[in-house]
Amino acid sequence: MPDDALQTTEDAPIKLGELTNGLGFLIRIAQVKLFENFFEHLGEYGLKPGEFTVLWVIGLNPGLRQGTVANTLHIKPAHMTKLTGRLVERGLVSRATPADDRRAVRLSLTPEGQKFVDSKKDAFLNHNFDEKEALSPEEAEQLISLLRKFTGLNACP
Amino acid sequence: MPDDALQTTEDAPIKLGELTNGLGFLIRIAQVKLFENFFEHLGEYGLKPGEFTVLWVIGLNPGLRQGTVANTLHIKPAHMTKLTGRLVERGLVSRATPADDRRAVRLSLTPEGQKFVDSKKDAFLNHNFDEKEALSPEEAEQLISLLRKFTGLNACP
DNA sequence: AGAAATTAGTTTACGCGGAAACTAAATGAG
DNA sequence: CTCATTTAGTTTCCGCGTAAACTAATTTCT
Repeated sequence: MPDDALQTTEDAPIKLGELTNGLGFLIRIAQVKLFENFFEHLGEYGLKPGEFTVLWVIGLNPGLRQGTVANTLHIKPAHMTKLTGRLVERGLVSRATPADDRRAVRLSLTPEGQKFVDSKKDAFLNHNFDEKEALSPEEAEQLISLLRKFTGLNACP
Repeated sequence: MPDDALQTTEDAPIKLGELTNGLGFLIRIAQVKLFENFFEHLGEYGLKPGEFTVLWVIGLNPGLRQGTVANTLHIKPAHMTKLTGRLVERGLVSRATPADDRRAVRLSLTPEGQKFVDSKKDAFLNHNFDEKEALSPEEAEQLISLLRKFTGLNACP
């Protein structure tokens, strides 16, 4: 009999103490929840959150340099190389070496990439809203606002 | 000349669009910030956030089963085995196989482990407060409260 | 101009965390 | 009691993300 409530092991009331006030801990748990939700809803498209985000940013800033994307999204250069490679292989992104600085790599969406972003945009950007079950719309707005302040993402055009 | 402001690549104003409203994105950025801060302040002790958390929970619930810790902290069993192994190797945790169920593993802090938790407790649990530069104390409290609600961690003894 | 230093990105090697397969112990059906 | 099933952890294997070393292009210094 398949039981989806995996109440494994014992049931003693675990004490977490002040841990539940730890921002780091809470963020990690929230992260896990969002990750699960992402794959449940958007996993079918075969892209991971970071890949989708990169696609989105390239779409908004065509010809952006790879390193700039990496800095902006806090992705390490080494990882960025691989991530870009995956998107190129899927035919969603194209690389270009500009003549004025031949070390650089500039990224753009291919027509397919653009089409993909256009069609999946809403599912991607609004997928969080499904997730805020536990929060009222106002609370959700507040949470986002506080996080934006915490991360220093208020000064953005 | 060492320059700590790594304003690499170009300086065009990158558009992020609705991304800055994305809970998933914000959580990730916050995660990165907290991670950096953790290692900056607590890295010297040679423990990672998850390890410290496990130590803390075992300290509060001596003799807890390994699987219960894993479930509670959303750590996968396979990983839990390795993580516990590391803590045992460092002499902070001891494993015990109870007679009533010899498949289980029960965890406790060694005296050293207890001493470690006692002495580092404040640095660990309050290290977030250094981090809330951008937020007023009230905002920080609010953020934590909202996250606790979002993650469903209100019903905890 | 030519050597030294910086900068952009890639390659290599490695540790962490996870899925799947596996071992061992406890429970259940006949 | 014996065989099948379930449960607790472990082991194996793999991909992701990172640090460190490396290549190539650009800039700076003299």
